[in-house]
Amino acid sequence: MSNNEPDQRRTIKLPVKSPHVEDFQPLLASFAARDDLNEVVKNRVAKSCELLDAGVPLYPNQVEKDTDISFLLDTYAGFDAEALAAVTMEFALAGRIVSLRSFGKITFFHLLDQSGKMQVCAQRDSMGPDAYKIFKKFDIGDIVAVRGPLFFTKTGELTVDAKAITLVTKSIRPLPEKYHGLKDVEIRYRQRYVDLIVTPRTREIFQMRTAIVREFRRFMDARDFMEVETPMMQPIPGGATARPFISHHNALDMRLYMRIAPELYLKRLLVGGFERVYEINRNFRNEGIDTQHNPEFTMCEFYWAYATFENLMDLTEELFGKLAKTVCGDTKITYQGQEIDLTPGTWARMSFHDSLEKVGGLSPELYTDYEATKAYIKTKGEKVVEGEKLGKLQAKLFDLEVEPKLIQPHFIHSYPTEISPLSRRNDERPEVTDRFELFIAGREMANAFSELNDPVDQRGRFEDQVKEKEAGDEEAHCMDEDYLRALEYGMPPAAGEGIGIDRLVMLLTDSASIREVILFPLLRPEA
RNA sequence: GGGCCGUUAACUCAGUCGGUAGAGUAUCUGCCUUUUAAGCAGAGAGUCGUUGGUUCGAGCCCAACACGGCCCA
Repeated sequence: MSNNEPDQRRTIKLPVKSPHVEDFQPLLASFAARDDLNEVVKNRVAKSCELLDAGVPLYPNQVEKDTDISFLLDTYAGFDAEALAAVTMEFALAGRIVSLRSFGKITFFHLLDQSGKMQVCAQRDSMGPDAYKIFKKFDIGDIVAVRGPLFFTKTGELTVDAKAITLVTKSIRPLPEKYHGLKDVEIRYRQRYVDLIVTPRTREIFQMRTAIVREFRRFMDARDFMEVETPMMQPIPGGATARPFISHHNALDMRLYMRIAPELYLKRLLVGGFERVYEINRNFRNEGIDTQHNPEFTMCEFYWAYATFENLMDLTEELFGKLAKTVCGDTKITYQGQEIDLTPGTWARMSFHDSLEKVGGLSPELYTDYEATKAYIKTKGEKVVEGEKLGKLQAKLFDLEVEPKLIQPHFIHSYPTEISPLSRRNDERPEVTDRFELFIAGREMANAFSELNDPVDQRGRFEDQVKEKEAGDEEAHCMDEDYLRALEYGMPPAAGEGIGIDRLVMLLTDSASIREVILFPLLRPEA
């Protein structure tokens, strides 16, 4: 009990005399401890004290709110002045003050609620001098409730003539600058709440994201797909080639992995007799972070019994067309300055080998020759791991020379069997699978295939993967005996697909970075 | 993992050749009842990311580190 620092008990002074100053000392001390205490904060706390002195609660519970701003704008903005004057009824709205223009006895401000932004006019003679005096202590950032009738200002803006303004929530921290807004992307991601307040485009992107997911569900539901939830913590991570996050269950003293894909569980449901299932949920992959990868990301995977990968191509075109139409209003969209036509029925379909040749400009003599392919990849600065099979090298060739060029929608199908351990072999050409990946804007948007339901073939593929894992490929699949047991009971022929929701949202919102479409992207801890 | 760029007031940004830290917004004071990036007059506000180094003297030059961005792997 020594070394008490006397400075910590020192009172932080405020530009106000009030018995409430004492109440705010812990708050002020926490600001000071974070080196965050500035003049604006002190002024706002001082105003808080003055409001309390006047008997105004800072965080009241009951709020009168009977309408949304968008409703008022949609309904009345088109009225002429005479018609509006006949609307004498008062409306009660609530939201955040996002701008203030004061002229002394009259003040204009904009109120932001979830639905939109609207001007309010606070006049001393309309509210009464006492209420107006209290109102003058409110700041940009405060949440208030407003009641009053509507009118048009001289410039024709639909405005609420406030009869009463009630403080709902006092804001202690200042918002970013009104004109330039919040530009610092680090703060935008770390303090997304601030970004959402001050950046209309951010609000719009996440509203669009919600609309996309909602429409996606509607689309699947309308086709009798059943939404299910399967484990996100799995004893054996499977269904994709990726490194997992590792966790531990204490009571069972058991290692668990955050799932890298739901695939193997969803296919167990096909065995169980559910013929059309889908899941929209998070996957976790322990990999690097860049403009297209976040460690946790959202996928929709769906499985359709008695269908083939060709049915999925049609379904996918229809789905994307529908989503673009719903969210962007058109099946032709612009992504990062490029026109992209998502109109169903127009998408290119090309085999993997053809794409190497026709899009990548690579000769079959090259990409079917192991040494030549390896040498080519090395000249491009890509690493080649010893013992990698030709299929894997071809996939690297594809990534280098083909993928970036696939701007318009392309289904690339017939992937090498070696790199498709869960896909059904093609009946005529067993060295390739009935699989496609969808590329738009130079990026993989979906991965789909007719499912491998032969337990003997699947066991062999797993064994090959295990060999690769033992040879050092950390992304290779694990053996999953329970999954094989399920296949041994019999899984109907089926087609399954995974669509990356984040990338889809990026495409439809014209976002360059995945962090723009994830509310709270993973960042290193603040310094 | 590598390269390049950034980090200065709450926010957006200047900061010349190394010589006592600047603007706009926001805040505070005064005036102002139709503004909307309101206006006018005045005031206050800074650990120049961190730690070292060079120097008589560092926001600026050098090194390391932290966080972020872009590109490459």
